[in-house]
This record gives sequence, structure tokens and C-alpha cells, in this order.
Amino acid sequence: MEYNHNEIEKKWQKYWKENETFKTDVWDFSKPKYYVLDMFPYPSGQGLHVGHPEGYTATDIIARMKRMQGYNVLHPMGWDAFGLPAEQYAIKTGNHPNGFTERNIKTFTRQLNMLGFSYDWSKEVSTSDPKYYKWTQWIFKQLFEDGLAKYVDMPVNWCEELGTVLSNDEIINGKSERGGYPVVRKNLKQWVIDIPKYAERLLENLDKIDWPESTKEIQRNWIGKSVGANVDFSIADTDDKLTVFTTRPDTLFGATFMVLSPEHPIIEKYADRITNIEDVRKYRDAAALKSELERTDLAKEKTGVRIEGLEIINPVTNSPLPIYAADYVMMNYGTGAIMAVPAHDQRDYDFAKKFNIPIIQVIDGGDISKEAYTGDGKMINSGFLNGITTKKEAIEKMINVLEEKGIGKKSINYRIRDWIFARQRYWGEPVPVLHFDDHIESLPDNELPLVLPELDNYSPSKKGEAPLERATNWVNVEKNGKKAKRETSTMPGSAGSSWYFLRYIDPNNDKVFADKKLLDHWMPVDLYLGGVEHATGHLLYSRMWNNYLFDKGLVPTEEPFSKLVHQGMILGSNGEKMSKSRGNVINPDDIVKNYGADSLRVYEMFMGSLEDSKPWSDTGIEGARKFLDRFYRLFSDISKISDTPNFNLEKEYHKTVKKVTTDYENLNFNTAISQIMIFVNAAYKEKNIPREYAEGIIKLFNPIAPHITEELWSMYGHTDTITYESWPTFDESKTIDEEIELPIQINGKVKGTIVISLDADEQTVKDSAHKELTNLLEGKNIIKEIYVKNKIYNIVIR
RNA sequence: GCUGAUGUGGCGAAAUUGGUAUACGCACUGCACUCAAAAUGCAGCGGGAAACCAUGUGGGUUCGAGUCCCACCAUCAGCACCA
Repeated sequence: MEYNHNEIEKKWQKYWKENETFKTDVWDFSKPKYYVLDMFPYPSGQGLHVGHPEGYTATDIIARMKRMQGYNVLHPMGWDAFGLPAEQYAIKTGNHPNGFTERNIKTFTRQLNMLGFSYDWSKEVSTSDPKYYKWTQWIFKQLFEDGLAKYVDMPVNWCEELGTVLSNDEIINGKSERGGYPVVRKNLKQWVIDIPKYAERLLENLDKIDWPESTKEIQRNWIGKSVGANVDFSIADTDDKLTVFTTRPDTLFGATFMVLSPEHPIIEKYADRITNIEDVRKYRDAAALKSELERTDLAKEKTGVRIEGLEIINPVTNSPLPIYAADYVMMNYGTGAIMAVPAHDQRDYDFAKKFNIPIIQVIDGGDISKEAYTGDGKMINSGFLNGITTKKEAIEKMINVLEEKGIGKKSINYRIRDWIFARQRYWGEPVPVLHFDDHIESLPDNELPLVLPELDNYSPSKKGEAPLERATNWVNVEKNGKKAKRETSTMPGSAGSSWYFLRYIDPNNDKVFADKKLLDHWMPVDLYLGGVEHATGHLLYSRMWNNYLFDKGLVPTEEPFSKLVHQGMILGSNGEKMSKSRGNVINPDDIVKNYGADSLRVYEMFMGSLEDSKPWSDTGIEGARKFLDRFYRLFSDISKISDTPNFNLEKEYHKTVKKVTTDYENLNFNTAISQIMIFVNAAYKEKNIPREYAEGIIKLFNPIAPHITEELWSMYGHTDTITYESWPTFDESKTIDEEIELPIQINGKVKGTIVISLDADEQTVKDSAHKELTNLLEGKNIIKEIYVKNKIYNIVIR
């Protein structure tokens, strides 16, 4: 019988929809739960690309297997629907971005259904839906009231072209990620979320979750914890002091100058004492014009200016030291001031060389005439530290002394910055606050959601004002007789995605963001799948929100995702990233039409390891299709299926059940498929296939190729979906060979094999091994013989 | 520069974690079926005539290394004047 993918796939998709096959009753606590989640997509105008189904198929396989294993499975899908393309469409056409977004969502939904994913669409959420963002605003409100969402004046990355602020991860090489426009630094009042407050928790909790080690490392680096000390330096002839953060307090005796960030406020404070204040100001203004990248890109050549008329006192040597302003010191890390130890820090060394500042070596080693010495060694020129040989000991002693004198203390710094939580854009969640003349107030709950007003024109104004400024009726309000203004910037895309996994559990609740009992039952997410590119964005933000909600007693676990896996990228057949400009894009619609959804699923799972990037291959997809043809041909031939046992297949069947089950659990889908192929190859050689085996293999294959297996299942006389049939079991004893081929080695090289019974005793093996290799052993001096049971027999000769 | 990952046939990739390297598939070759082709089924398929040689390169540990250790090379990713 011919395998007609089109007919079969349509038929079963219709059946699943009509029977609500995948609908989950979240209140059914009688079965163990399993929550398996995909990172929800941004519904772009291009529709699904072939990369999406890779991860979605993987989670679908797990969802389908877990259902058959008796779990109550939550497997939802939704939309990260706020975003720039919809906004740009609105600017261009003057239409509301919502229409554009909804059209795209329709396309995505059709495509996902066409691929046979077992999502429970009754749980669908969309971040741009006011019923959803009501709760995004509500969570923001809690953060604001708890002081974690703050309105502060800060330097930001400003993109003139886009008319908005960008976060660090939206900037690539000093240009905006989208469009590649220049980015400059500028001071602005900004909404930020105090994610540094959670730095330590986010760091510590990494040890509690089953995530790829590399992703944890990316987050650790991003959080960037460094332990050191804050040390106070007094400014000569004043009562003022400057505090620096250093990770090397042990080198304090070698500090020969201080460097301030050009924006450091102390400069303006002592403007009248600084004799060259104009030069310093000029330097500062020039630095502000540079984007962060330019500032860091010119790494080789240090620039700076001496602050004349002001000196600083080294607290341990009491020598007066010069102060410089230089843009290699950042205002937003540490204290914006550093003590410079040129002998033991390369940057300070370069600076000192350029400005002719003395270099004092305090750790023995290296060659200070050539470069800074950053290694370990004996302390020298260091007063009370002299003679100490380990860094750790020197640091401890120095900190003790500083603490006794009250001029320093142990301190920890994090690299992670405040999360900038506002964009000068229209298509995002409105920030639910009112600005009064003298204070800011969050909206009361009953005014949520604060819905986006409609506009005639969605572009930002010339001055870079947010589009919402145009909605004057909406912006200007009066409350209790006082005039107030609404916030006109909106939340960033990462707002709605920071908690959507909670909403899936109870998507229609209008009393709370999700029922506590349901959250207690369903959280955390058991398996979360998506791309690595979110490592320092979404995956950090959502962890922070979840930890915060946990602290408020609103969710049951600190960490939202107990297990995380990243799918690799599917590259074009030329090994390059798929893109329109390279002309190597594969459209899933075409593939499904020509080969079928099951073929696409099988192929993408068979390509290789889920986590690796791998190139698309046209012959590969054909191969997958051929296997499905072969599979269908074999199992649809009912005349071969019977209740007669066939011992030729017994072992392979039990092996297959075992391997496929464990491979699925470990997300090794490629080897699971190869095992099913091995069984099919074996079955082709047989005249009769026991019904039990045929049905078992069909069930095993169902998670990967759901349509073809439903069809075959129904051909065997079953009237119900295969979805909730029980998962096949295997008998361990039947997977074991009673006779095995044992390799015989001489000096570790295989010279032959013998057939032995399983667990044969050493003497028997030795005898047949010697017999097998008589020729090679003749006249040789046997030094040693090694027998590893059922693995190998090795004879060492000289 | 720092951090992390990867490197196996013509190609996509396996290898129970130290025990017969190249499973499974693609491509290719041959045979069967066919007037023929396609499709399908079956068989072969790292190199070498062989001894042997092959898992990026060079060392090491071990009876035995794709797997462990050291050094290096290449590719990819993240961070990047973070004090």
C-alpha cells in the first residue's frame, strides 16, 4: 500500500483537533505531572523556518512519550508578540501593529499544526494581549513598590536612528543589532530593574539546576563576581576621601597614582582647585561622545589627563600621589576610581609608561622593565607584608590592617548592570505609573491593565521622544486634583517573556496571575528547550523574576527551569547560517508538502545530536522519507502480522524498546531512530512479525512520527488515538546475548575473535583464546594475560 | 587577551564512558525485478597487494586510548581596559 503523507497527516490533525486529544486538565493531580516547554517564538512576518521545528519536535517527542508513560503533561505554546518588526510595519503603514501581529500568529499556528505538534492550544498566551500584560504590569508594580524597579538618571546606549535606548545585548560591535546604526552614550532618566541585587542568588542557584555547563559559565561570566576590598584614600589638604575597589589590596604599597573615570563627580566638586579644569572637562566631553565600544576598542593606546592641583595620599605609605582622569576607568563599575599599581597590572603599566609615572615593584618576579608582573611571588617593598609568599595570605593581612585602621574593608563587586527596563517605542507594555511633580506612583490594581492607546502615527518624534507622547489625552491625567503624566516609554521585549511559563498553567485567571495551588503543583518546568542566544537575556531575567516571586511567596520554587537544553542551529546545505541574502533558506511549508511533516520530524531528529549545529541536506530529507515508506510498507502489510511468535525478532525487539526508551529520555533521538531502523531491517527478513512487536514498534515511533503511526495503529483495528496507549516495556533478560564474540588481543591489538557463552569462566576463555592464536603464540614469552569479562582477552608477550 | 565548546570515512554522524573505531543513514558500486528507466529488494563499501596504517598535530600514562594527562594547531561561541 502506498504511503500518502498528505492524506494521512490531514486526517489525523483533524482528528486531534476535533477530539481535543492534547488538552490537559491542570486540576487533575491524580497522575504525576510533567511540564515540557519550548521557548515561545516571536511571530515574525517570515513565518516558521526549519530551525524552529527542531526544538519543537524534541519537546513534542518527550511530551508524547510522557503521556504514554502515564504522566499528566503540560505542553503549551504562545507568542512573544511585542517587538520591533510589528512596530516598523505600523510606522510604515500607519496601521496598528496588532493586526500585523495577529496575522503572523495565524500563520505560525497553521504551521505548527501542520507539523503535528501536540500543543494544548487552550493554554495559548500572547504577551501583547491586555489580559496577559495586565499581569506583566502587575508584577512590575510589585517590583516598583519593593524598590527593585527604579527610575534613575543613567548613561545609556542611545541609538539616534532607531530613536531608542538599547541594552548591551542589543549592540553588536558598537552598532545596533537591528539595522546596524551607530550607538552613542547619553544620560537619560530610565526605568531599570535592580538585577544586581539578585546577583549572588543567581550565581549560587546555578549549582542547583540541570543546565548545560557552558550556559552556566556564560551566566557566571556575565554576573562577573569579583572579590576584593574597598580602600579609602584621602585627598591631600581636604577632609575628603576617594574610595577605590581593588581585587589586589596586597599590592597597595605599589600604588603610585590614582585614575578616575572622567565623569567622576569629585572632579566638579573640586573644580576651583583643579588648575587645568578646562582640559579635564574637554577630555570628559570627548570621552562621552565615544560609544562604549570605541572607548574599549582603542584598548592599545591609553589616553588620559592629569588632574593638576589635587593629590591623593597612599594610606599605607603616606606618600602623595598624582590623580588622572582616563576613560579606561568606568563610572558604572566599582567606585569609578582605581588605585593604579603599574608594576602588577598591565593597563596601569601602559598608562604609567606613557605618563612617566614611577613603577614600584612589590611582588618579586617577572621583568618589570618590560611588562607588568601579574604572577605570584614574595612580597617586597611592602612594609608589614614583606616576606609573605602567597597572594592569599598577603590579601588577608592587608585587609585586616585596613579594617583595624578603619580605612578599608572586604568588598564584592559584580559586573552585571541594572537591567534597563524601558524603550522609547510604542509596541510594548505601558509602564503602569503616574509621574507627579514631586513623586511617582504606581497605578492601583483596578486600573490594570493599562491599555495602549491607538495612535495615528507610530513613529518616534524628531527629538527622540517616545511615540506615546503623541497620545496627549492618554498621557495627561488628573488624579486627586493633581496633574500627572503617564510614562511614555514602554517595557522591553524581555518583560513579557520573563514569566510566561507561569501563565500557561492558568492562562485565563483574572484574579491572580496564576492560581497558587496550580503553581505549587506544576512548577518548576521539568524540561525547557530553546536557543543559547538567550543565555544572558531572557534566561537571566526570568530567573530573577522567578526568584523574586519566590521571595514574595507567590511561586513554589526559586528556579523556574530545572532542566534546560539548547538545540543547535540548522545551517544551510553549504554549512553557513540560513539567510535570505545567502539564498540557502529552506521553507518548512515546501518540505511538508513534498515529503510530509513526519519526514521533516524524522529527518531533523536523525541529523545528529540535538545540541550541535548541523547543515541541511536535501538528500537527507529524502532518506528520511524513504525510511517512512519502508516503515509503512512493512507494517501496513497486515498479512505478515500475526500472533505467531517469532524468536528471530525477540532479542532485537526487546533491545529496541530498551534503547529507544533510554535514548528518548536522554534526548538522543538520532540513535533512537537508528535503532528503529535496525529493527525494521531485521523485520524485513522475516515472513511473519508478531503483532505485539509490530504494535510496540509503532508506539515507540509515535512520538517522532505521530501521523503515520496513528494511521498504522488504526489499521490494526484500534478505534482510539494511540496517544494514551501505554508505553512498551522490555524484558532485560531477553536483551542479552547468551553467546558473545570475544575479541582476543596480543599486546592490545585485536588478532582474532572467539565465541564464548556469556559470563564464561576465565580458564575456558584462556583455553580457546590460546587455541585460536596458536600460530602467533608459538615460541613467545607470555608475560601477562588480562581477561575483562565479556569484553576482551588480552595476551601480553615479548 | 580571558572563558567555554568542537575536531572521527566522500558526506550527516555512532561508539554501553578505558576494551573489536566507523553503528545507522546519505552518496557510490554490483545483483535481482523490468523491454527499459524509476521505484523496490538483496549485497558490498576507511586506506593498503600484504604486513600493517588510520579518530586535528606532537608527546605521555596504561596490558589496552577516539575516550584520561601535558603541549600545540584549527574552527565556532560568549566576554572583553571590570580595577
